Amino acid sequence: MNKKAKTAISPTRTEDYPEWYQQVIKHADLAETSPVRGCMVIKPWGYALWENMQRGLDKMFKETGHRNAYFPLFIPMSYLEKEAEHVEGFAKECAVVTHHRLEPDPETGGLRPASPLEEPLIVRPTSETIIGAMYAKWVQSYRDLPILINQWANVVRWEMRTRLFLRTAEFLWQEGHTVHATREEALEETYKMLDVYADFAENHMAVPVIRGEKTAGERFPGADMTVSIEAMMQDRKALQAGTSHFLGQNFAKAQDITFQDQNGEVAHAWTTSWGVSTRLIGALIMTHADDDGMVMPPKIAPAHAVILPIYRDDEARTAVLEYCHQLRDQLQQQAYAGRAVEVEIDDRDLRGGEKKWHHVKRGVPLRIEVGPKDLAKDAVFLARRDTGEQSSVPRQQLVDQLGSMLEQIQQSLFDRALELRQQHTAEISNEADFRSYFTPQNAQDPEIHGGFALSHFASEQDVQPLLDELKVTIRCIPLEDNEQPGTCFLTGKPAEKRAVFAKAY
RNA sequence: CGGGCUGUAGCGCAGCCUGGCUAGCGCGCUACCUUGGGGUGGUAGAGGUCGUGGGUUCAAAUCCCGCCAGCCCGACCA
Repeated sequence: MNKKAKTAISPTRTEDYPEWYQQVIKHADLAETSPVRGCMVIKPWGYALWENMQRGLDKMFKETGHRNAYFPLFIPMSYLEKEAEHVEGFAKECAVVTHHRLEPDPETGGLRPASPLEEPLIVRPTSETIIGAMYAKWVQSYRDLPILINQWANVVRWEMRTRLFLRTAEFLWQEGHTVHATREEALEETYKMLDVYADFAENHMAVPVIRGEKTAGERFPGADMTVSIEAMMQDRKALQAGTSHFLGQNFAKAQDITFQDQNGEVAHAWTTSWGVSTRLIGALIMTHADDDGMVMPPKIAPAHAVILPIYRDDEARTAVLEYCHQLRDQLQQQAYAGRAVEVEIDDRDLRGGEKKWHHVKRGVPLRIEVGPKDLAKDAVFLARRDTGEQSSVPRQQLVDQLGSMLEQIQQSLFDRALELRQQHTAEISNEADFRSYFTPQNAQDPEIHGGFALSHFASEQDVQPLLDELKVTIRCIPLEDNEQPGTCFLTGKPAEKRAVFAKAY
């Protein structure tokens, strides 16, 4: 390398945002593409992040009364056919299993499928149908309700165009599936789980989100109502980070989920489903990472801090390493956000600079450098990943203030992301403004446009042609701060609510 | 599924148009030296059925045909 790059990641966000995203994932060692089309390998550092997300969410699911269970990966093809809209929504992207054996192929010398299945199986793209089939058996009486079950699983959707974490053919997620006796209770569940997602995104991931309802065109296939959380990425595009669906009685009717109520009458149950996926990791990257790589919010970071021992000779090495291990033990006795602080020591035989950048790019919140000079002062050299601030800090002070420092980082990441969203959100009330808002100011850099537009609209059909033209979508109709009626920005027709319009992933 | 492009070392590429010695370069990797609060510099080295099958030719990474795979642009999407 002849010249030292100014940033660890090249290109930078402003130079080429999509490429920057790929490079961050690569340099942070989160995941990589696999030989299997559209499927990713999640590497240990990325998977540890996912495990922390799982842990946080799972706790919240349990606290709201849910239990985990597991249902089959394969779904008989006929199950998918039961709910008309559901078929239409997923049929185009299903992986289908048609055989159950391989045999030698004399023509190619390789293998070929043999023994066709009587009924093809699909690899679950989502589990409403298989879980519903079980629920139909489990639900007899109002006393069996509600059923509140979640499953952690992988699903497959054969997408045309894939991007690591954001859209992969196979992805990891959780899907909650609940059954209720009344419409009101199912609706309450739908909103409750949306709140859980919003809480998790904002308070654990430091990703500010807008909670809102999807329009009919953007709804989950087969749902009566879909609500979602939407986040703004640093290129000002929107990312749907989680969805919760009120399925009404659609699936109950299609799958015969019925029960006898207290009056002895048979009624169809009301169901919900809700999910978040490894896409959250994409949201995390595009919210917090910078031109030097990943930035992990402390609450879900696989390690809170990394200690880098610095020494020249064996004598110093012994002393420095011992000091580092003691420091780690001391730090790990601290707790942050209900979890013991996790500290890594990187004593690999590599040059200091190389190690430093490795951890910068991985996004470890705190970097602690310890060399002979520090030993002499009983202090460490401390650097914050989010701000880049660095200074010498007495050891005891670091130990005492570790928790509050991590909290500061967590909070400042959230504040920074919220500020970006607020700066790039505008209330727009006429077509001309709307058009210019979504037209890139710089033709060479089409990623940069206005951001989120808050606009009244009366009818999805009316605005759709314009949205198609500008490649803008209706993200959601926000649930909060949305009481003022107005007129549609395009047609002038009266409209009750504003919607968030944005370009989206 | 339509339109465009690309398959040469682990990664990124040059060579192909105009066929010709042992197929090159950068990064990475290995060893040794050097350096040491910052991604150092040097020396030596390992590593390739040129995607695949056929054809043309004295001779094919290079020309021709088929096939396969991947990427990009559309339609589709957590």
